[in-house]
Amino acid sequence: MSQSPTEEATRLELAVQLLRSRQERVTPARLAVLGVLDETREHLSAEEVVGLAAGRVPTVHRATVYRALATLGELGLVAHIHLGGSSTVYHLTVPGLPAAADHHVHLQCTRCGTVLDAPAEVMTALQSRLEQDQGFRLDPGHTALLGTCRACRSADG
Amino acid sequence: MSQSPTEEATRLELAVQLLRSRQERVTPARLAVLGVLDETREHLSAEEVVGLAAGRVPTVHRATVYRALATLGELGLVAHIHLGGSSTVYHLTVPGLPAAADHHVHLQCTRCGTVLDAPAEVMTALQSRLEQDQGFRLDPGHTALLGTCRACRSADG
DNA sequence: CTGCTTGCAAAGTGTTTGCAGGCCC
DNA sequence: GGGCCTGCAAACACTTTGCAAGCAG
Repeated sequence: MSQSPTEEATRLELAVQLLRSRQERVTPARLAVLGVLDETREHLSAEEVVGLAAGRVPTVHRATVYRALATLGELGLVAHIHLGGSSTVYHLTVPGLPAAADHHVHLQCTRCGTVLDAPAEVMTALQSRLEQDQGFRLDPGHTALLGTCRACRSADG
Repeated sequence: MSQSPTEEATRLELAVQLLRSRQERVTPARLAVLGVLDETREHLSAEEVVGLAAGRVPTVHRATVYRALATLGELGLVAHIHLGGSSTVYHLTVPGLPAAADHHVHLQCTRCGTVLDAPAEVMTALQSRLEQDQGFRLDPGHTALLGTCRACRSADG
């Protein structure tokens, strides 16, 4: 999974550094949330983060996790993606790196719910087009694109 | 707005025809929902439909509207769009016409919430690319694209 | 110490479901 | 009439908020 273990170990520390530099408090709850997100390659729903964070800090409360996710989001440490319907999933962002580099676009099948990944670059043409035409700066990874996956297409026609 | 008033008047009737042809019952509640959507160029949230439908049929219940929207959706008379966050908006679809023809893509600003329209064709390249590469059939109008609008960009930097 | 963060519980949204009665066909 | 559709109320999932106590800095 990881090519340099050191880098892995540093992600959390980087986050903590950034918290301190912004005069934000480093609390067990926030560390738990960051730790949970750091250990997953997946994108987790708020409720999943609640569950996993509880595994680390049993006293951590649902509301606290939501507040932590909001705060960390404002600080740019955590980002979220809107999937179809009302589900939102969260993931860690690496402050140093350009967002586009490690981001991919999410494709969600409206029939089976599966989420596929597509390289971020499939959106670049659209992105510049929208920016030129309407002055709209598209955030490519912020929403999942909806449609039908191959499996469901062949199953249904 | 409309080139032939007759066509306008017929939209509802077309919907009713289709309901009957599918052996679906034509009830006051369903007519109210269809009528509300027919009279608006806007896309309405379920709750807005509830409010407006109540203006026509005061006894209509919230749950009934949700059920009607679901049923009409399955029949292809109504479509919905996922905006950012958890909001979903509904609109009438014209059974006869190719969906792409009168559909546009929605761009929602994550700062001010405004929804802009873009021509459907901005998505065509992406659409065929995804279909070729991953076998994923993109439904271009089903999700709003998120980003920052011109006004908010200049306000914020 | 100071006051940002937390835990708790309760309220808020937006949507869904079980059931008995009502109305479309 | 038969059975789908409706109204009602309650349940539901997810998220937010007010408040007092707790802990980071």
